[in-house]
Amino acid sequence: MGRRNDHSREEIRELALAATFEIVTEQGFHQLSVRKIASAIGYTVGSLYLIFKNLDDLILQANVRNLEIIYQILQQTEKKQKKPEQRLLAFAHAYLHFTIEQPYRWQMIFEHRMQNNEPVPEWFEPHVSRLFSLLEAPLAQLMADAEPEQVRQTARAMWCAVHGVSTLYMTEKLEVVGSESVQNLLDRLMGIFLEGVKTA
Amino acid sequence: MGRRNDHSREEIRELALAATFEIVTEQGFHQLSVRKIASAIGYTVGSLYLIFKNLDDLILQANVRNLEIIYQILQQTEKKQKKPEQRLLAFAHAYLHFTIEQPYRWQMIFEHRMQNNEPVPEWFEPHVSRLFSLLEAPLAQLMADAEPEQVRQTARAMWCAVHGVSTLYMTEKLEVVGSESVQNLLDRLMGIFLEGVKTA
DNA sequence: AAGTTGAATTATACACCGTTTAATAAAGCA
DNA sequence: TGCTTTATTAAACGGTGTATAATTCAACTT
Repeated sequence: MGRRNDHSREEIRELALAATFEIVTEQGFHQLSVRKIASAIGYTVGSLYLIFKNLDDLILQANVRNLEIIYQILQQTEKKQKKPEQRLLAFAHAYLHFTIEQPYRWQMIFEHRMQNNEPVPEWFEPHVSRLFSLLEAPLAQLMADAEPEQVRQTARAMWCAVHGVSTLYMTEKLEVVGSESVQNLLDRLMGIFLEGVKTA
Repeated sequence: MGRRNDHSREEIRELALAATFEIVTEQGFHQLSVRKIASAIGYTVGSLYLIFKNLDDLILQANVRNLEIIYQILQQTEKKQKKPEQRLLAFAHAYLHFTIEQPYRWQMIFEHRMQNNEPVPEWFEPHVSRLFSLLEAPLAQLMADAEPEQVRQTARAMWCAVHGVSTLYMTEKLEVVGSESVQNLLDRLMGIFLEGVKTA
C-alpha cells in the first residue's frame, strides 16, 4: 500500500496519543507496545516512526498531557481551601488520590524509563517541576520571613515526601493494608512536616 | 548434551545469583536478561528454569541478598552515633549515599516489577520492612510518651520521605544538579521532619 | 493524457526478550 | 551389558523495539 492520506501527520499524532492513553488505562503501562498502538489506530508501526522518534518519545509526549491533567486536578482541589495549611493538605490528598484511582496513569509517568540509559530530554522536566511549584505559594505564607530559595527547596522536600508515600504504596513495599491506612500514613507525615515547617 | 553434573543445584544457584549481581552492577538492572545470566555461568537458559521458577523469582532471591547488605550498612552507620537525632540523620545519609554510589543495585530493588501483574510473594516483604524498622528504636527515644504503634507509623512516614528523595533523584525528575544539592535537600527534609516529631 | 517525482505506507527483517518443549547425552543401577 | 533416570541443551513460540527496502498513490510536469 502507498500514500493514503486519510489523516494528516497531526491527526495521526492525535490518534496515537489517544490510543496510548486507552491502552495504558485499560491494560496498564507495562502492557503498552508500539504494535498495539499501531493496530489500534489502523496503521503499521512504520507510520508511527515517521511521526515519533521512538517509543520513548511517544510516551513522553503522552506524559506531557498526563501531567497537564494532574496539574489541573491539583490546582482546582487546592483552590477550594483558603488557609495555607489546608491547601497543602488538600494538595497531598489529591495527589495520593490520583495515585490510587488512576494507578496506570501514575505508572506511565513514574515507571517509564528511557532505553539505553538515554537521559530524559530537557524539555520534559519543566512539566514535572510545574507540578510541585504549586506548593510554593501556600508554603511561602507559612514561612513568613524566609528566602524564596528556602521556600522553593522546602516545597521540593515536601513533594519528595508525599511522592515517597505514593511510590512505596504502588510498589507494594509498604506493608500497608488497603488505601485507608495509606491515607493515615500520609496524614501523619503531613502533620509532622507542617509542624516542623512552622516551628523552624 | 546430557548430564554433566559439574555443579550441584545449589552451586548453580550461587553462580547464577553472583552473575546476576555482576551484570547488574556493571551494566544496569534493565540490561539484565536470562540469556546473559546463563551464558555468564556457562549454562543454557533451560538449566536456570530448573532452579528458579522464572526471572522474577531469580531477581527476588538476588534482592534478598541485596537488602541484607543494605541492612548491614545502615545498621553499622547508625551505630556510630549516640544521640537519637544523629542516628536518624546518619540513617538517612547512608541510605541516600547507597542510592548514589550503587545506583544499579538500588535499581534492582526498587525498579523491579513483577510480570503479568503478579503480586510480590509474601515471603519477600519482610526483608524490606526490616530495613526501616531500624528507625523505630531511635524514634522511640525521641517520642517519649507515644504508643508503639505511633512510633511504628512515624518510622514508616520517615522512610517514605527519605525514599522519595532517592526515587525522584534517581529518575531525574527532581531538577537537581549534582549529588551535593540532593544532600542539601535531604538535610532540609530531615531537619523539618525531626523538628516536627519533637514538637508534636 | 502520459510520464515522472516524491512522499506515505506497508511488509519484512533483525536482533533481542522470557518461557516451554522435546530431544539427547551421560551417570547410576540392575 | 542394557535400562532407567536425570541433567542439559537445542530449538521453537510468541512477543518486543527498530530499521530498511519495497510498494502504492497523489500531485506535478510535459
